[in-house]
Amino acid sequence: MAINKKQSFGKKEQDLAECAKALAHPARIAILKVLAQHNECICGEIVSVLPLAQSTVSQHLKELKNAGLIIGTVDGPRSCYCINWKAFEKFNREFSFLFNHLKTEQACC
Amino acid sequence: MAINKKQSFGKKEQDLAECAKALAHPARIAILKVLAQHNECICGEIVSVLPLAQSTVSQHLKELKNAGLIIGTVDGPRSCYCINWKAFEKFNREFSFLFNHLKTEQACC
DNA sequence: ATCTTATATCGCAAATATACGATTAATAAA
DNA sequence: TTTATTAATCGTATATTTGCGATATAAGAT
Repeated sequence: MAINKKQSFGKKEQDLAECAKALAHPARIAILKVLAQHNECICGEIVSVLPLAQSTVSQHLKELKNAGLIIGTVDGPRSCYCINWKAFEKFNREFSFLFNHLKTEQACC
Repeated sequence: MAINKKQSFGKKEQDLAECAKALAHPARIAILKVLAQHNECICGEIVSVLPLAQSTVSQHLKELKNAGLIIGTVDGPRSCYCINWKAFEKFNREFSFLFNHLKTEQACC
């Protein structure tokens, strides 16, 4: 893999892929599910619910945060995460926009 | 990474993550975009449009096909791909379902 | 000041993904 | 039958992800 080929695609494609990558692990889906159901900040609870070590969960949280899908704030000795709904809506919008062309009738297959 | 931890999550989480993984590369987003715009089967055209070798494109097509997002049929010496809109709609549905809880008001962050 | 609790980060090992050239397979064209 | 053409697969190198234990950090409790 000589060079990073990802750079040679459009920004929209890259952003969408980036976002999808953050969703591309069941642990991260599970984290988002927990956050969505609570709709308020939790932290160690996620660790206790998932079948993963604390350090691994922390890493997954970091990835979701880097992708902008969740927001994290520090609250004393503990951290507080919640879903960034705006980012999700944006993802949905971009995603639909990209594929909502001509999907009326199938010409083949 | 001792064991495959992905197995220890629910089927829905796994399926969603699997689908997201297929979307987690700009090349595959670009392929889907081309297919969506044409709405008819093309094949070598994809290779000529993307900045990647033929074998690499073929690999990406295979992944999209395995994830069920596209359908491929053989047509003589050439292959013919198109988007599986049903799979996309299912993905959208599952995705929304998972996160459309309580997103009315934000309690934190 | 020391201890406890909650999280993040580091370093490493194993697993996967990405990319390509070379080769194969399968059909059409000569 | 030989020769192109099109696309899939194989082998391989490199990059990235996943996961954990150990350690660091930061604040509250004693």
